[in-house]
Amino acid sequence: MSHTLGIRQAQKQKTRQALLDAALQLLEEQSLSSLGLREVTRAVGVAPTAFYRHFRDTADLGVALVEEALGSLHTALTALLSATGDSAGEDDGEERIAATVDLIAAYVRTHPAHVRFIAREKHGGVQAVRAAIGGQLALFAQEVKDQFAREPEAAGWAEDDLLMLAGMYVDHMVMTASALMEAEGDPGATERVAATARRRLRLVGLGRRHWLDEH
Amino acid sequence: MSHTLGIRQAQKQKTRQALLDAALQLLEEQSLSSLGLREVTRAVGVAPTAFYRHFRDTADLGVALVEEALGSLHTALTALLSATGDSAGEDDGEERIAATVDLIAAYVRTHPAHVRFIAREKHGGVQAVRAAIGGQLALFAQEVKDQFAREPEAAGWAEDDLLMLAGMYVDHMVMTASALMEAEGDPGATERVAATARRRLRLVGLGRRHWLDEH
DNA sequence: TGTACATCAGTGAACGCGCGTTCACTGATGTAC
DNA sequence: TGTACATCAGTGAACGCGCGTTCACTGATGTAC
Repeated sequence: MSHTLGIRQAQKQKTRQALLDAALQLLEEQSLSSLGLREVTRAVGVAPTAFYRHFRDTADLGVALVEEALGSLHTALTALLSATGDSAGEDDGEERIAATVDLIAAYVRTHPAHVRFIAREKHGGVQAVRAAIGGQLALFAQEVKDQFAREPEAAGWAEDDLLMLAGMYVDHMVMTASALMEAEGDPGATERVAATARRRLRLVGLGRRHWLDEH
Repeated sequence: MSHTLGIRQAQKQKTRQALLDAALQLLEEQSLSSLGLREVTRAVGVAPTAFYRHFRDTADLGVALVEEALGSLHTALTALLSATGDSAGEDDGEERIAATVDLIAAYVRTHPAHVRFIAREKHGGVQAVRAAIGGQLALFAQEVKDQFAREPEAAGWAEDDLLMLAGMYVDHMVMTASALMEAEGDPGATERVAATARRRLRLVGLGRRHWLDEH
């Protein structure tokens, strides 16, 4: 606890976070491209002009939301990858499959609005936000690829093919998160989505194991 | 040419189509939830109030766009499935893989704005439109499953697993279409996306062929 | 510690503008005879 | 074929409203001495 950040800075951060939280909630039933600056400040209880002390416009706020949403997921993903790496007991990857789906399910349970935001704005109407999400996901794919490359099953694989595989995993994770978020609150639907997600991972794992058979 | 539809009806249809076309173009750089009725009528050159003769609101227009976009794709997909079914020369499915990616590429080339619209609004801020897209895609998955069920490779497969596989194909098609649309105009990027899409299909095909090995 | 000045997060009034929706209308097309 | 009436796609004025942005401001916090 060396530097305590100052009352002014602390208050500013608090307002900024309140704007982000309010925006995320308002985005549950609309897209960023229709989110109004006045809506957000009204929800927080500050004057509309206060918005400009924190963000240039709503697109700028959207980019900040991308960092918030994918930053925490990034941490969890890195932990998962190293935890279920080569040290894991070999079950044909069944252990990693379960752990992956559980990680996604836990993330969706704790951050449903962030998941909705990412799914919605990945192809949304605001260029800067699309770019931010695409960049983060490409980074994820790169890290998954790097982890795969370190594992014995990757022997003989071309770089390109490993990146293709990693991309499938990342896309699958995003799709699963989005499907789980839509199933939120219905335990039956949630379990069905999780089961399908695991089967898809199993199928991809099978393809992975036989990839080199015929090249 | 039995009933010629009448001048009044024909003119009404023409205006309606002009509204759909203008909306689709305006949606290239925004989401449906921020599309204004006046924007659309201004682009067409009719009075704002004319809009109400055709649609209740912009969400209603969005649902009509879903039908337009996925209707034509549906026709093409049905043709593809039966054409590359059991009659095809067995290449490990390589022929069907190439045909599928070519079909998607052709659709994206001729309907880029429709592809963007579907990708954007699949998780967009307008509930009725999300529901319409989800319903159509579930229908696609069902038809792909039915075709798979008719093929010899499906012997021994559970219904659930076939639907899971069909869902992967449909999701893969949508993702590929979206990626190809983003690569539009760059032949190098387009070919790279297509190549990756084919490799993913190959991987899934391998998984499919070995699915029953261990159950 | 106390004082004098600087900084700056948040305020509140004001602006011009485009929005969605209503309403009574017009005039070309359709229909009945 | 011609006439008289009905239909209805598109019009244009009007409305109240919330938007994003500007500007000079206030007063609590920070800083220098």
